[in-house]
Amino acid sequence: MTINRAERKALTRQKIIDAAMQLLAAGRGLDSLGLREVARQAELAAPSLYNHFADLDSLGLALVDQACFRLRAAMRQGRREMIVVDPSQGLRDLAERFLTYLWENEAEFRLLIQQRLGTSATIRRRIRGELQLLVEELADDVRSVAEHRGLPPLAGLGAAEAAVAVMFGFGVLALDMTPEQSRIGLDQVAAQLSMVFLGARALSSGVKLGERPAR
Amino acid sequence: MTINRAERKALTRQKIIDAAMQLLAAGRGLDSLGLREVARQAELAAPSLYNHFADLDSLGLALVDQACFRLRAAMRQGRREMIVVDPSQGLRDLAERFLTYLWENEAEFRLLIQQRLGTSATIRRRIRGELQLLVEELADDVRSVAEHRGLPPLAGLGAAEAAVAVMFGFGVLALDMTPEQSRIGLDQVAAQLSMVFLGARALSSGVKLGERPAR
DNA sequence: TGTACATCAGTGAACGCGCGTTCACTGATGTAC
DNA sequence: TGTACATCAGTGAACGCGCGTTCACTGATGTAC
Repeated sequence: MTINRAERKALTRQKIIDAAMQLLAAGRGLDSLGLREVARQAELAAPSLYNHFADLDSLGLALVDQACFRLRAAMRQGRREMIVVDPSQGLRDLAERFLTYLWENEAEFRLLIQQRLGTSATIRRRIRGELQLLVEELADDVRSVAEHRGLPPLAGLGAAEAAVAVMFGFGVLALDMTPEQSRIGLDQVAAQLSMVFLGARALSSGVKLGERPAR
Repeated sequence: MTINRAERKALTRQKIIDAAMQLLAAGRGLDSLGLREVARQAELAAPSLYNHFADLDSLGLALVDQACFRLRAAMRQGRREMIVVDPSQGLRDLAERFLTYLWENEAEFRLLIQQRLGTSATIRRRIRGELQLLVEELADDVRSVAEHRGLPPLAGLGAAEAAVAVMFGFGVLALDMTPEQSRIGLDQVAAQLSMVFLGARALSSGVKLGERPAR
């Protein structure tokens, strides 16, 4: 295992990113991270960071990039595992997977949610784009499940958008929950996801809100 | 208009809060606000702030309190105006009202959303509680509309929670939208709210996700 | 393979700066008589 | 009403501190011959 200069540099770069992420995991916000603080955590001299990042904003962007990458990777992985026996069970699985991701990547999720409204327009756009992809991929899944079961199509994109909003809203609360609280929350969020997709189908079928339900 | 010392002090206090809010409106995050910076904006000497707030955290809490107060006030006001001719129109009104609030209180909304995941557990709890109240009030409205129209009851609390998540999710995106984009978004979010409540009713009626729709 | 030179990640010292906080002080407002 | 004293919001100066950044330097790694 001999490593050359470029590889060593890449390792150091990752060490810096990891150090910053550790600080975020400790509850710090991206905006209040200091260069020297990150350097200290990474066990490097402060000026060394300039060999890897032009400034703190670049480091911030790198952190966000990593967080985006991992979120989508987790969801993609989840999608591969999704063998839909029963759609409502599928939604429960989805929520469960999301909760697992959340527990394992708390700091990154918080980073994404916070920076979605952060100072840097670049970062905001990056996150927004990434979440939009998430929504579209979920919409694809929904569409293909509907086809597979011979169900009529529905307004998948809007439903997926609502579903992601519901999940993320739950995620934000879940970060402050005990494990048992979040298990209870899981049932609730699964029910809410069902509402969204049931409602999307009803809406596509022309059911109006004011009418008495058909059954 | 003679004002005594206590009143003058209250005015200064508000001047400080306003100054801080202006900085937030300029895109700054609460975590990166500085005491001297706020003092400068408020046209006060830095030490003066100590006469009103023990530290920056206290000021932060005051800001969050004000934001919570205004959000609920806006929604309460909206609820009073809600004369439901047609439920789906009612939901559109709700979304529209929310968008109006958003435009007029951008900085406060951003503050609430960001600090919902912020460093201070006190602030997080405060915001969570406030949003929970919002959800419950919406659930009450939904319940009373259902009763009034002779519709069967539905899982109102879960639906309201999902609805608020959808609205806030939209709100976060709307902050970066042009007026016309957000008008388009308004239709989408209204549709998504309909999905949620339609789905809640279907769910209460025992409809399952995998089944073919009843009509 | 050995040698001479180039590259460049990482360092320690130093810089100027704005920060949060303290302190003694000012002077307008309020209170007691 | 007038006077003497108390209160206290706001101030300017000063403190020590950690910040981001620059710079010349080191020494291990890579390259050319």
